[in-house]
Amino acid sequence: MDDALRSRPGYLLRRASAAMMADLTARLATLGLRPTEATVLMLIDDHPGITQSSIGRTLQIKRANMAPLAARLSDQGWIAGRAVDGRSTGLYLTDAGGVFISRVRAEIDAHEARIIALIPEPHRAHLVPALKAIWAGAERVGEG
Amino acid sequence: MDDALRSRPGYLLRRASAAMMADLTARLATLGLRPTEATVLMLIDDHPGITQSSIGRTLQIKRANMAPLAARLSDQGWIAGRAVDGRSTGLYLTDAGGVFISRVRAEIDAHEARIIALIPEPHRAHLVPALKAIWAGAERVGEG
DNA sequence: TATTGTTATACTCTATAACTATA
DNA sequence: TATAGTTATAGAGTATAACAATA
Repeated sequence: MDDALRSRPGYLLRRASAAMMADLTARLATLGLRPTEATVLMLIDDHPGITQSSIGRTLQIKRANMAPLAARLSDQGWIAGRAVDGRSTGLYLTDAGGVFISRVRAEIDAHEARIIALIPEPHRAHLVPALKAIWAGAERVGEG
Repeated sequence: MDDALRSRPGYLLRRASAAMMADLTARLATLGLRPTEATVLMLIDDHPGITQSSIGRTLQIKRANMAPLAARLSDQGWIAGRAVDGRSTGLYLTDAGGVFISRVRAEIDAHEARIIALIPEPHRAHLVPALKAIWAGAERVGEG
């Protein structure tokens, strides 16, 4: 209905992101995970022993919100912690989590592949560099 | 820190969108508006007499959420309604709203221009078509 | 002093359900 | 029977403040 909106990059960014988040949320719901939880699991898999604070800095999640998120993954049996020192806890996948993560990665890979497939070939290679530049530019101004 | 994440289109889409939303939110806060309210104002300006339901369908906002949103814009004095029939109300900008909208458009135009400027020139022309394709593809599966 | 983890809390966005009135 | 508008409510996501324990 509204061509003015449908060609604005900002609005399109919002809508495309929301649409893809809905796709990812639906896929991960079959595994009992939310998108952020799945991303955290993958990060722990890639960086065994990482702390809550470090995850939060990497994924831009506040410490206060990491606590219940990690607790939920722990309750589900996918992660466990071992004390690094008196105040930090290194997080690791449990044995069950190590098996589970491959299903998580499969869902996310399918999701990412779908995004790529939706883009007409001439534009395909340009999306990632364009989005990286937008994100990087915002970081530069917004947070230093 | 995490290169695996930083080259995934899905994750980048999320982060780029969140970063740009933060930029837009900050700009519009100076006018006392939230992003959705500004978009609704522009839509009413482009389509005088449009109803709440029609706005909701265009912008993918639920009827239940349109009611307080329209009430807030009305309380601020930017819009007013005239009955179309017994159940529908056409929305229009007030005189004050008609003056105000140019400031809203200026903020949004600056925001959109900033996004474009952040993208390196070789990739610039590809973002809008790529995002359109992603959004359209999602619509086809998710709701069509 | 700064950092880690935690709890409590609040605000926004988005969603469903249920209702009234009207077409 | 379907649509427009409204209210109440609930779930996520994200934010700050304050605290204890530790570096």
